Amino acid sequence: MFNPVNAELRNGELGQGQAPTAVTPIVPLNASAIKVACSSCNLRELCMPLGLSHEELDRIDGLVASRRKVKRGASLFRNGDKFTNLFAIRTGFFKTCIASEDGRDQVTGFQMAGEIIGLDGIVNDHHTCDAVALEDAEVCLMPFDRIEELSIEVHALQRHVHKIMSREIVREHGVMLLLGSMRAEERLAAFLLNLVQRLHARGFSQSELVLRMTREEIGSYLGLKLETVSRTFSKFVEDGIVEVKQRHIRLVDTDALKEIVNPKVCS
Amino acid sequence: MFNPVNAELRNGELGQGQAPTAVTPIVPLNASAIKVACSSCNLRELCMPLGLSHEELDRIDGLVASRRKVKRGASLFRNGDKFTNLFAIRTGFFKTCIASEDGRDQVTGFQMAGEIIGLDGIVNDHHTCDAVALEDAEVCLMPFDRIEELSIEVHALQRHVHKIMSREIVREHGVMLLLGSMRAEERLAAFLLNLVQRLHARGFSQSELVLRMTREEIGSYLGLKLETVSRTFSKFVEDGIVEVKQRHIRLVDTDALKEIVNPKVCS
DNA sequence: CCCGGTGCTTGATCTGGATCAAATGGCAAA
DNA sequence: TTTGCCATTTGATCCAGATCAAGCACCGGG
Repeated sequence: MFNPVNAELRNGELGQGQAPTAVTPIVPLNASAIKVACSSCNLRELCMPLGLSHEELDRIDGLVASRRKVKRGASLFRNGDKFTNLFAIRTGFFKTCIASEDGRDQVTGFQMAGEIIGLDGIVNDHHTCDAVALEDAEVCLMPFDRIEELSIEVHALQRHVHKIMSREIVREHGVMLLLGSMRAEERLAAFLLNLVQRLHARGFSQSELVLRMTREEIGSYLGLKLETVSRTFSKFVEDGIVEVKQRHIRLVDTDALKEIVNPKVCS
Repeated sequence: MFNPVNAELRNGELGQGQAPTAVTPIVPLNASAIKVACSSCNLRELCMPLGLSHEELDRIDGLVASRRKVKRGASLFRNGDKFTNLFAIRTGFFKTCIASEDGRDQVTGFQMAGEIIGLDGIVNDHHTCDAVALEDAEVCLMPFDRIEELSIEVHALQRHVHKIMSREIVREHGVMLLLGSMRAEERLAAFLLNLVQRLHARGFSQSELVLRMTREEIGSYLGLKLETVSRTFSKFVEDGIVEVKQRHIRLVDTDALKEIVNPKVCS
């Protein structure tokens, strides 16, 4: 039986000493601003543009107005809330979801440390989805008007904001492909591969992960019922592709998962 | 039998004299730039920010480098193409679609006059989907680096670009809800209502439209097979909700369509 | 320690939409 | 006009995943 090692790691945090390997110039600490300084944050490579000059870094440090803790199960923002901030996740794990007027509910994404949420609020100055913490979390508040002001001076920041939004659009295209044309096994395989890839970029294992969400939330995201998610996990276990113990997952045969998502044509 | 009147109208163009009713300041024409001047374009309220000063309008006129005609069935850009421009649709009708490595194909959206396409290309400097004209079309090319430069000077443009991208993100949330949790009838009803609403904003009828795409393309967008799309149209016709003659559609009972998308709770 | 609740698994059955198949109709090219 | 090609409709059948139902495992609180 699969006995998860090291399962105490919280996905939302960076693994020890395995920060992404970008070349980071050593920057003099601004002692007075250490509390919320992006320049001294180990997630900076994920949230912020790379290759900033010292001067630009100093300016960027003015971006984060404050931080906020969000308890597991609490909302960071809700549909209808006034939009003023983008949020950079420091620790923890979120889901975003929308609800139609009748009670239907759709999870539109899961977000982890270093990712930015709140982009949905820009267009109409209020949010159109809920962001709910799936574990105790902390976020950086970045007032959007300050982002827009700073973008005028720091060109790399403007570029970065555009890329983040474009990335979200492309990600959603991928979800549309998944929801529109994949079968249950393909959806779950794609989901697991995506999660583990993002976790690995944060210094975690390539083959082990702890799900922060319920089967029902996975199902909502993937357009499946929770029973189908559960059955599909069971099938993967039978086939020796993954090991499952509660929410601890180990990918035993990553290639098989990739093959499920993207069947190769036999030559 | 439903006999479409006025069917010669092309959806991609604005209807006569029914431009959106925003208050538009009268602006002196810049005669030398009339060929590609946004300031004299009747789609400006759709593509560009409102409430620009004369000076800002002059600058905006420098945004559109040139125009390009795209024949029906031809691609404006394809997956893998280098990204340099955003495109504003002047006339015509497009679909965007992505393909997975195995042949699967997913239509991610349909775009009409006044809408902006190409946002997917920003994040990786190359496009990740195909944009195909569903009828002869003309687009304005807006070099993205010029957009970024101008955004620094014209604050309203920066804001506008952010809103356009956010709007696309929110739109895709809606598609995810549709694909993830709606039944075939709900999907088709939502699709028709969305199309007719966008056409109406361009001065067309609230109840009549001409589909520019095949049943198969509708199906791909909605995550259904073309036979299901056809059957669902037939069911709507039987129920007296719409009239269908080829690609000419008349919405006979819009409220019924809304009711299908969003069932009211009976009191 | 027990207890209650929530999340998960598994089985049995049902069904909406997919698939396979065939016929029809409109349109463009010859 | 005829011919051939698509796009579309419609019918018959099938099946992946939904639904309904029961039981189990874990976890937090008393």
